[in-house]
Amino acid sequence: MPYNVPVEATLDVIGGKWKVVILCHLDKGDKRTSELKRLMPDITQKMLTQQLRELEQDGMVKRTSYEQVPPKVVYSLTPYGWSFKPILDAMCAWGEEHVKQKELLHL
Amino acid sequence: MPYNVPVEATLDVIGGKWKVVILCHLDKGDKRTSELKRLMPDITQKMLTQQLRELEQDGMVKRTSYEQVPPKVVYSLTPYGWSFKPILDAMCAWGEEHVKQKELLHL
DNA sequence: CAGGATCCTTTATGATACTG
DNA sequence: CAGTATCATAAAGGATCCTG
Repeated sequence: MPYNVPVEATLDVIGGKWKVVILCHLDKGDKRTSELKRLMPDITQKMLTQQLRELEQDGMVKRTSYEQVPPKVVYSLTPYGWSFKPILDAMCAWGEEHVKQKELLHL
Repeated sequence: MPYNVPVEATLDVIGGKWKVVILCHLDKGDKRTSELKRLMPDITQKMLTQQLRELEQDGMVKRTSYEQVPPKVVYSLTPYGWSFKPILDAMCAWGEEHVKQKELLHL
């Protein structure tokens, strides 16, 4: 079904509990699976893979597998993913402000 | 539980299928409940109210009720909600581009 | 007109065990 | 190390009926 407003297309891509967080980590540098796992202690292996696959399908993330044992897989942003970086930065900055506001209210 | 990254605070506020869409409509002008319903044909009454309540609790949206019969309720962005507008605009713009990209691929 | 309350279905996410 | 498969659960969303 078509979108009523274009922003819904954006939401489709970044919807999901972890996608934006993943993108935030990747925009600071490529990451191996295990690094992402360490950066996101609360994510399960399953969800990490799943969200990465969906980001890959949406052209945001590139998966590079090095054929070796033990396996090594590196995830990075695609140019298309990089086009989202201004929004990521804005969301991060806004989140920091939001946290500060909340802390003030609870004093 | 605390956030691992501040952007999670942002996600908490705009998470939910309709919140960003609602904010996008409100940033173009205050809206009555029935107007929002018309702008979002696929949302149910319950979800509309629910998402608005949560946005209200997060300080993003203000609800103004005019005591009259039949009832009239107007929703508007708070100053705090307005602080989110740059992100909304960016998300909208990115969504439009994303839709164009997809259309190109399907030709 | 706006929205509360209830019940129900669908998705999303999580826990766990297993594999090359 | 990275990932799949299965099962289970929680959370989100939807349908419907009712009210001032």
